[in-house]
Amino acid sequence: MDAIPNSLLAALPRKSYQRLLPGLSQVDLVFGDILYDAGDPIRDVYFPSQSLVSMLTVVEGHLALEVGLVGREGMVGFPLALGVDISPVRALVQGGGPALRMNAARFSKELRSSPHLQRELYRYVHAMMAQISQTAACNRFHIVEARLARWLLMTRDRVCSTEFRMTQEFLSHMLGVRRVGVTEAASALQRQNLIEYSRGNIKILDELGLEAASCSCYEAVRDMHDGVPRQQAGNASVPVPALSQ
Amino acid sequence: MDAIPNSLLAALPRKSYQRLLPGLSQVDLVFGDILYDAGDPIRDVYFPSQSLVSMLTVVEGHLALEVGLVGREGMVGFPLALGVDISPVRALVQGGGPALRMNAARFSKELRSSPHLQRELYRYVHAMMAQISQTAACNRFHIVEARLARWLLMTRDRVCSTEFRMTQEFLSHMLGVRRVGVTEAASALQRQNLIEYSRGNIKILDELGLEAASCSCYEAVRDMHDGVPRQQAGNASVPVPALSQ
DNA sequence: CGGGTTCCGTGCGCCAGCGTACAGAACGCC
DNA sequence: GGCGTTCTGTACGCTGGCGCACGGAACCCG
Repeated sequence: MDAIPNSLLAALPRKSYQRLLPGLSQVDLVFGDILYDAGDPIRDVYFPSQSLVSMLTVVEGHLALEVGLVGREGMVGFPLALGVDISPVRALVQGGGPALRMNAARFSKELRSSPHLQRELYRYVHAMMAQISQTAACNRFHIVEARLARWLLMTRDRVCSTEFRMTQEFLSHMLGVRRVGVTEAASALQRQNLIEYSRGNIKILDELGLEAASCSCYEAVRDMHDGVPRQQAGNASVPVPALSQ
Repeated sequence: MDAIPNSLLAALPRKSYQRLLPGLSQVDLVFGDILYDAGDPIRDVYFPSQSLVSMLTVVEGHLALEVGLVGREGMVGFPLALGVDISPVRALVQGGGPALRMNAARFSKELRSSPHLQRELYRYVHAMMAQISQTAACNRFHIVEARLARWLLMTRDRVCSTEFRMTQEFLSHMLGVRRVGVTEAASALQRQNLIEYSRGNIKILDELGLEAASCSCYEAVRDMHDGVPRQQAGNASVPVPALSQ
């Protein structure tokens, strides 16, 4: 096992990684499975390699809504890194495939004894917060077509492929809209020759075009995960907030 | 200084708190000030006591949108706790008043040497994530009237008062809607005798009624901060996700 | 007391997305 | 080849919120 298939793990020093290895087991996540629902205890953490997991907020009387997406760049179960063992969201396998799994208790133990792991995870948690914040605004302001485009691009980044299986029904749950809404948005994108799809097979034809059709939130979120701050400061002269007293 | 005015600090063991004290200075946050904007470095952290700070996601071409609210129960600048010193969101003083401030460098140092502080902060960060996730769904699914009601209640909880100053213009920025939208929602609530307002003075008349008018997100978020999981598990028999391999 | 400023209310046309219902198209399988 | 199932496309009335514009009301201040 030379090429470490998960970026979080890959970013660890070789020694820290070696120590984790015995606790990790290879599993195959199955499309549609719920790793845990909102309110459930987190029994295991997962480091996806070729798989994809959605974090969904469940609101009574409505469709679920995706607030975050975890792929090879992250970990499912990050509340554990914050000392919380109950998940506030649903974790749904959205693209089946291999992942590395570790028991929750063991993970907590390893975390305590590995500053490197802590460091990586905290940065990741921060990126997730930023992603969720951005998604919140995106859901509020942008039309379905742009959000769909963004979603397809984010998925592409995480599975490293321009083709994947995904019905419109399923997509509607991710975006929190009607299935028909997805149909309309998807046909619009197809008419522009940006994507192609049929019966659950989606293929991205024109990646740059799709980026143009997506909202700015896509780049914003991507840059976060790259560690690049969204709006960089060449200005050392940031205005100091006026504070009396 | 016997009564510690901030819950995060109050939850620390006496000794840990004593060690922080010399680094804390009392400041008065001024309504409308931006403590830092999206992309700015975090120079200081703030523990509000009677003040209130909004975290806003800024999306180009749109109004800002509030994703989180920090009052006496929390801290402004939590990315620092995760080892990130750039804020992904705007921090806007939304209710002027006293807060305790600490220099960023000093805070990071204190954090490293205080497991208790770490523990409290991580739990708080988790609660914030849950709050943001819930807000994301709320913004997507619920009508302005309910969201306004929720917002008033959350503010009440954080300033511990049923009366505060807040123009509709300002509220519209929090909720990410037109000012007129706020007018309509607010008059509706007033017609039901739940609130009373005039020229920036808002008074909650009927707290229970307002809770009824708000969406379920209010209770969901409140319970998170109380540390009570939203959907409790008397069920030890949580279905184990089916994992092949 | 008169004039500017801030804050709130109303009206109107417009549109994205909703809920619902139904029809066609592609596939799997016996 | 025929049948059920799954997936996708179209249609229609409805509504919450938008953008804009203007009128009025309360307050401040010289």
